[in-house]
Amino acid sequence: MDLVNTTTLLRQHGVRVTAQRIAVLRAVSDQPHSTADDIDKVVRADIGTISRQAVYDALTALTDTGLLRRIQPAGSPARYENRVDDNHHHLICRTCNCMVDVDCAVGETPCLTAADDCGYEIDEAEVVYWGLCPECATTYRNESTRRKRKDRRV
Amino acid sequence: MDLVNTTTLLRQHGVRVTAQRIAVLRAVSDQPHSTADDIDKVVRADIGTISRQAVYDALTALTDTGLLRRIQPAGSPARYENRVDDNHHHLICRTCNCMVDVDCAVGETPCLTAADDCGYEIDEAEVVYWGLCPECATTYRNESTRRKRKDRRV
DNA sequence: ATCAAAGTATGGATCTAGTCAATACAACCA
DNA sequence: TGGTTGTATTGACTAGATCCATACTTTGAT
Repeated sequence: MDLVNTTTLLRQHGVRVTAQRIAVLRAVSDQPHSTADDIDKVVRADIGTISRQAVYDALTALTDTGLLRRIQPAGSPARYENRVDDNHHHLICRTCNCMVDVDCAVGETPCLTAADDCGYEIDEAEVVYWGLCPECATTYRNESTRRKRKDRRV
Repeated sequence: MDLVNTTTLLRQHGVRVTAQRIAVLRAVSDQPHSTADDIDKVVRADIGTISRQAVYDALTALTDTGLLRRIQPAGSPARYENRVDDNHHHLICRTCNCMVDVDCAVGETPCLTAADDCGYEIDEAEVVYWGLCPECATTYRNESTRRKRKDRRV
C-alpha cells in the first residue's frame, strides 16, 4: 500500500491524516497480527519517533472506524489486522502463540447463529481454534519420546 | 456441591486438598463466570482469609487438572467456570460484560474442523458471540431515540 | 501416631499492557 | 492564513497477573 492510497483511505474514513497514523496503518498492513508493541517498534524504525500513547490512540481510532480489527486472544496482548471485511477466524498455537487466518468453515455470513440466542442481539461470532502449529507439534513429539514424563502431583 | 464431594473431586484429580482450594472450587461452582477478584471476595467471606496469590494458584491448579475452565474474553479479566466436559460457548454483552452459556449450534463434538487447518493440531474451538443482552439492548434503543447522534470526526 | 519430604500459602516486590491528564502541536475548514 | 478542533507527547498511574523467599500444611512412609 503506497502513501497516496493510505492517505486516501484514512480520509475516506473520516480520520485525520497524520504521519503517525499512516505509519501505524502501514505497519499493520505489512505485518498482520502485530501487537501494539510490535507496531511501536516498526513505526519508530520507519518515521523515527512516535509515542506509545500515539500508537494506542491511532490503533483505537483505526479500529473504531473499521480500518483495522482488534483481536484479543487469551494470554496475549491485543493484536491488530487489516483484513476486516470478511468473516475469517484464527488458528493460534498454544506454545508459540503464532497465529494464522483461516476462512470460516460454515459459509458466507456464518456462525452468527447460536443454538439459543437468549434474547441477545448478536453482531459478531468470534472463533478461535487452539492447538499446536506444525513446528511446535514436531518439537513436542520429539521431546515426549526423549524424556519419560514422571507423574507429578499438583 | 457439599464438602465431601468437593474433597473427593479434588483427590480424584490428584490435587492436594486444602481449605483454600475447596473454597475456590465451591465459589466457582456456585457462581460460574466469576473473576479471580470475585472469587477472592467470596472465599474471604467464606473461610476468613486467603491470599490473592493462593487464589491464583488454586485457579491455575484446578484449571490445569481440568476441574475448571478459564475464559479470557477481550476487555475483561479472566473468568472461570466449572462446566468443563461439554463443548459449550459463550454469549457476552458488549455493554455490561455479562456472560451466559450457550450450547453449540453444530452438534456433539463440533466446530473442531476449520476450513483449512494449515497443519495445526487443533484441540479446541473457542466461540464467543458478541452482542447486546436484552437489558442493554432496551436501554440503548431508548437512548438513541431520545438524543440525536451528531456526526463526529475521529 | 509421627516425621520428613514435597507441595502450598503468605506477603511483598515486580511486571506488562493499557489508560489518564496536561500541555504542546498539527490538520483542516472558513 | 488564521482559529478551531483534534492529535501527539510526556509522565504518572492502574489493573491484572506473576515471581520470589519464607513459613506452613498435607501426605505417604515409617
